[in-house]
Amino acid sequence: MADKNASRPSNPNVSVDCVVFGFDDEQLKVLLIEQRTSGDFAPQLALPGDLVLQDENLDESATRILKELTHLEGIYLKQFKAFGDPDRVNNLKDQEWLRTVRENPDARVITVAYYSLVKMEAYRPEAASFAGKVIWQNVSEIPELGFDHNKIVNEALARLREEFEFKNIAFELLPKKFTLTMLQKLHEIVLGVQLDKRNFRKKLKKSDTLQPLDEKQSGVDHKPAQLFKYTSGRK
Amino acid sequence: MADKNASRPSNPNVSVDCVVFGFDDEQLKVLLIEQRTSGDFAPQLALPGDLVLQDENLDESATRILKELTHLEGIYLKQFKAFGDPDRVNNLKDQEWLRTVRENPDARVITVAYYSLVKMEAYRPEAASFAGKVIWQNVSEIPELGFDHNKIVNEALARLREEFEFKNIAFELLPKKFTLTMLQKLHEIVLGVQLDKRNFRKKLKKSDTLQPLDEKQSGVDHKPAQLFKYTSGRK
DNA sequence: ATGACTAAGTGTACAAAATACACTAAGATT
DNA sequence: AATCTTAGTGTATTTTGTACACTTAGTCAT
Repeated sequence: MADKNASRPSNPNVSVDCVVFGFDDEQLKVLLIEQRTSGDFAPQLALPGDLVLQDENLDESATRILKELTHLEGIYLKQFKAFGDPDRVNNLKDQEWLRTVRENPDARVITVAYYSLVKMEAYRPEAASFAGKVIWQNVSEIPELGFDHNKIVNEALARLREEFEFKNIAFELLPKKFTLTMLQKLHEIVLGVQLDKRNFRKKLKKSDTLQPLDEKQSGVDHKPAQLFKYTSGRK
Repeated sequence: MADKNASRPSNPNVSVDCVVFGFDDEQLKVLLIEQRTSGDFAPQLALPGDLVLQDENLDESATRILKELTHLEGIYLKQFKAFGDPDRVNNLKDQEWLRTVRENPDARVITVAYYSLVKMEAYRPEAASFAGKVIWQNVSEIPELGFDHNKIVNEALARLREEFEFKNIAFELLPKKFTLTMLQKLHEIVLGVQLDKRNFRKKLKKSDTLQPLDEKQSGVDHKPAQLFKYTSGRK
């Protein structure tokens, strides 16, 4: 039957998966959810993702799904790649999981992947009732994930780094208010290098993308830093 | 009925569309095909694209479809974005065309877009029997295309320019052998600027991405230029 | 064969950007 | 008042980018 259909157009399931990177002044993490099948399989970890609905566009879908699964909202998600290997769902556990939650478990699943970057403290995810739990996993210690999600995470990470190296600025991917030290730390974490404080700031000044706020850092036991926001421009 | 399905998972058609840019030492063009419906509509232009088959991955699909529609082969196609607005097929002519050639004309169509850049002389497209004809259209004079293909072309062009500006090198998107002047011309066409010959070459030298061949340009009525290829590395 | 034509190929001086580097300032805590 | 902690700032050097003009190798016409 697979053979008979091989040269026919597919009517695949289409899903979105979200790679949400979080940083906490120390490490870069990824948001994962625990999947429990109705069968006997041990729970496994995977990216938050689900099928696209009939009347929503892809961006809306990503936003909705992330919210439904983790209660995270107000996060800018950037589409970065579609993954569509015919056998990207290729083990029993994954198939069982699809059977548990999806309509056409036998059709292939093409997924459109999004990534984002958030400050962990500002976004405390909670698992949806049906989604096991939600965890922040260190990017350097990611276990085997369901589907092809390890591949998706790796490509997202590569894209994130490119974004930082070339555009040189974290742009949409940050909370509203931040200090320059936080911003620098973030670049260091993402790029995996040490940066010079003065040079980093010099570059920021010229790039003209930051605006100082009338507000200072609070709750620290030392000289409070100036808070900044991005100058509007991008969506 | 659309309402009833609004919050159901969609089983969309999934297609790929190819934005093939061509350059001819003068202008940047895009490869378009003419679509004829079985109805009374005038033919319209669109990107070469079609539905993904059951057992092929997205890259394979793009390669196959481009070949089927235009007989172009051996071209590196780079996936750059999925387009999935629910109403991206939103006029009668497009719907009629889908009805003519597709299985599930009423389902939405999510498309995965690819782009490429080729030297026009090296690739002479011929229309498939069922595909009206194939034309190279100047990018500065693109008429209204079917579906959301104008949007797709614009985003592809933006991506192409980014690629040239940041990576600074045309990489996979070129024929095997070329002269430095050709390469420079290409950069000038894509970026829409004039470049200095000596500076351009100096940069190339440092970037270390080119290898001189044992071969010189032929068929010109002046001093023949050295031919180069890219040093392997990328796929 | 000579001269004229055409694009190839090459170097240097100047400007701009990136890097390396260390001390003073402001607030909090005792 | 003294101490602790992170914020905040400038200059000298190196690297990279830019502006600019002449000589060379081949073809074509006489």
